[in-house]
Amino acid sequence: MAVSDEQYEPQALQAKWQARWEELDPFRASEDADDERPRKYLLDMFAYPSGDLHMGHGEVFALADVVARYWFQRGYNVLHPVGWDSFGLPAENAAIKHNAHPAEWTYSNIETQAASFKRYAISFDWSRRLHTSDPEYYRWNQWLFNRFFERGLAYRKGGLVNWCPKDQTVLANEQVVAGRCERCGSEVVRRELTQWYFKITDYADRLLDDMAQLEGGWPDRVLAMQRNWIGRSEGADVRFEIEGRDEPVTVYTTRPDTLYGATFFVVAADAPLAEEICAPDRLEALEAYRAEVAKLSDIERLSTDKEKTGVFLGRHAVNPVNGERIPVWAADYVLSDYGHGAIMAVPAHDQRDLDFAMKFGLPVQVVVHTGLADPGETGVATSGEGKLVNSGPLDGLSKTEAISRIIEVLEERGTGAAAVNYRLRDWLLSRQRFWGTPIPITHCPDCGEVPVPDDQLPVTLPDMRGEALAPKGVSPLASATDWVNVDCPKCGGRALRDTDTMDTFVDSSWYYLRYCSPGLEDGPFDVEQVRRWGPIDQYVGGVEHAVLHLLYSRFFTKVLHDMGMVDFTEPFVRLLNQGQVINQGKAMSKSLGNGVDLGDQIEKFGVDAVRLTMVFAGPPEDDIDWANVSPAASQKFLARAFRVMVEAGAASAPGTDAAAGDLELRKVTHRTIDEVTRLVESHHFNVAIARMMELTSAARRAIDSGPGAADPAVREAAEALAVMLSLVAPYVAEEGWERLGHGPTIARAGWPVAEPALLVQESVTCVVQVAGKVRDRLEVAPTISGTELEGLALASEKVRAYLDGAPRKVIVRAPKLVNIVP
RNA sequence: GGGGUCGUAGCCCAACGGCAGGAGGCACAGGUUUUAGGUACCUGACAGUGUGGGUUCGAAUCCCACCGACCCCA
Repeated sequence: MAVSDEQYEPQALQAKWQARWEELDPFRASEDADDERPRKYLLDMFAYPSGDLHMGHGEVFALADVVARYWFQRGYNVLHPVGWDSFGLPAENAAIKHNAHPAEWTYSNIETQAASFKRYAISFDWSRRLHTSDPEYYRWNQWLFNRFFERGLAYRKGGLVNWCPKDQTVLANEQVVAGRCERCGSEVVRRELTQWYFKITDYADRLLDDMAQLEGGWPDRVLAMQRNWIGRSEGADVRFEIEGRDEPVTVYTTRPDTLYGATFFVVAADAPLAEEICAPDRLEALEAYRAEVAKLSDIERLSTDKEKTGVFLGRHAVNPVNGERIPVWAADYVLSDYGHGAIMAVPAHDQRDLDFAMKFGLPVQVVVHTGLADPGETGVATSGEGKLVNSGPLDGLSKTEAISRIIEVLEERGTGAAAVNYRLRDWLLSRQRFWGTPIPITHCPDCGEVPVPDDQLPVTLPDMRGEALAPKGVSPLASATDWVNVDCPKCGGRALRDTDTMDTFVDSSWYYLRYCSPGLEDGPFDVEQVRRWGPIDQYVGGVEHAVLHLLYSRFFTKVLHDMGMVDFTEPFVRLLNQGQVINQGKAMSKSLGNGVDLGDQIEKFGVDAVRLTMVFAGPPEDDIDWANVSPAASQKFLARAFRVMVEAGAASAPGTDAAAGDLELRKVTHRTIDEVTRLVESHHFNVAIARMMELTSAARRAIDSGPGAADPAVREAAEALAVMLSLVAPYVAEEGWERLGHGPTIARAGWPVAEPALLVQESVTCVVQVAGKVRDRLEVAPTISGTELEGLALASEKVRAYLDGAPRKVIVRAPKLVNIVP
């Protein structure tokens, strides 16, 4: 046994090679238009600088790096940039706590993470590094805001908004998860405020339709989530006259076919419409009810289990098709921002309406005959298909027929029309916090909202620190008097700056474009460079952004497309969502005390072993339970592979003719290359590593009990192994590559190519089944004909034992299988 | 309630509709080396694919129902 004296010492290799790589800088993307190499743009969702890198980062970046390094090896001109999503609340909170400036915390964390990324050996092009909190970056947020403003896509309006009481700022709908702040978990309350919005709803249909481009490239569940979030539904707007009120009220319904079954009318209690409609003698009751509703959290209001509440408004609405008078109620189960904030209630066929009707003794009128028991008696609404009944001209029609018929009727009479409704709301982008991009608007008493002219951008943040940043319900910027008071860019008169900052999701909506020309001073990005690099070939990041960043970024891309600045309409061709790193079945958390520190793991096992563990643990989209994986085992494997490389390197010289080597090992090597290539491209990284393990074992056997370390096939195997392994374990691969007699860097060694002749097997095992059960195995040539194989199978003694005479049918799948049906 | 993803050895996981003599790994047991432990090398045992139907010559794989887990929307 030729065990090497060489020990695998990961820390020593890291120290040695990190310094060398820094000099070699092998991962620079070439901007050269004459560079003929095909391009790949690979991107990992950039990091938020909250302290050092954690286990989650360790996973995403290790996975994305496999893909990036693979394309480098394949000789592509690869763009794999790095940056930081460096605006945001935690910096501000830290600044308040330590009486510091948010930039101090932010940039110090960025330096820590940058050093960790370098140690972690991610193949970044460091020359393109960006930080969204740099004025050179956020200036272009403001420039883009101005473009959106010009196009009517950025606007200010008053209305009920989501307010996080802990963070003291408003939130976008997407940032409210089940009634709680997506960031801090506090229960969100509703407040009436005037805020800035991006008109993402104008793009609802395109956001939906363009998903066709993403089918196959994005995980289905993310597409489903976005579809759900946009929530397009088709139905009708129906106008109801309200007795004692001049203006009719329009409701949106997805079930206009059930219009004859509307037995009451409900207005969202918190909508202004409620008091407009309310009869004078019922106002007091409405106010009392509203006070009660205000006490409830959104979580309570949204609960389906909650008993229905409401108050009669003393008015009646008139059903436009049958003239029936139906009472108007206010209730909290109708949301003020769904449709028009009012609904027609059809208790027979909608469970919520039925619950309400039962509670308040309102009539239930069945209009769809489903064959199920009367909802008025069972308390179970029937929402299924059936023939219409009690519905005048609709009687006997199916649901679909009735919907088109009733829409015709409504349109003829001018009391309604077909309508489309979306769940998607406009993107609320203003925030009452400091550490973000100032909104470049000046409020002038005479001119109104005046954008800061492009040539005066950026509007930089004033120098504020510590206590001055404490949340107080309005933006801290409001107290920076010198900063706030400015001359109106239009009339020169006294005016005030807008004091809100932008949602940090604005920063991340277009950062991928900035990477194409990160230093550009006369625009957000170089249109020509983006045309060459874009769109992103492979994006890697967490599924938590399914309806946040990913939706916003798609929206921005479409707007920029309409502005003629990008020639594609979808930013991310393929998306990979990695799972979470958990521990003992649970998310890591301080309170559970089950946290695992990435730095500690690297100290113990080395970068390569940690990266290998992340990639080998299972399919990339599955969670990794750190309690179920073994970085120690990864380290052992790397040591095994290292010894093979060292021993092969010591026994033969580079350039040896592999053709003279051991054929069996050569076949294993080439089969492995072939499979690993396919497995990496299809993102089956864990299986690719299993194949590398097999190759390592085969090489080991060849050295110990086969042709020996000096055999050219051993060198061939070791070299292929080094390059394939370099995607995951760059340090050990680089050292092995050097021991094999090659100069640095292995990162550009070139991907091995499988020789087709060595993939051909001399014989294959053909399974012979009788009635689906394996009864014999035959060694046959891979090129055997179907007829010949059938003859061999039928001639088999083992097979004949199961046959009484002529088979009914023989299925032949040469050369691997014959199935005989007796 | 609606939609989605997923159930394979003690555990993590493989398997174009075609051999589960499981690919790989962890843990376990044994052997060789070793003063011993560890390392290294070799060997072994362990499941029949959540349940029930269907399609098919053939189903872990496709379809339906149910059970269970997770995610999204109500």
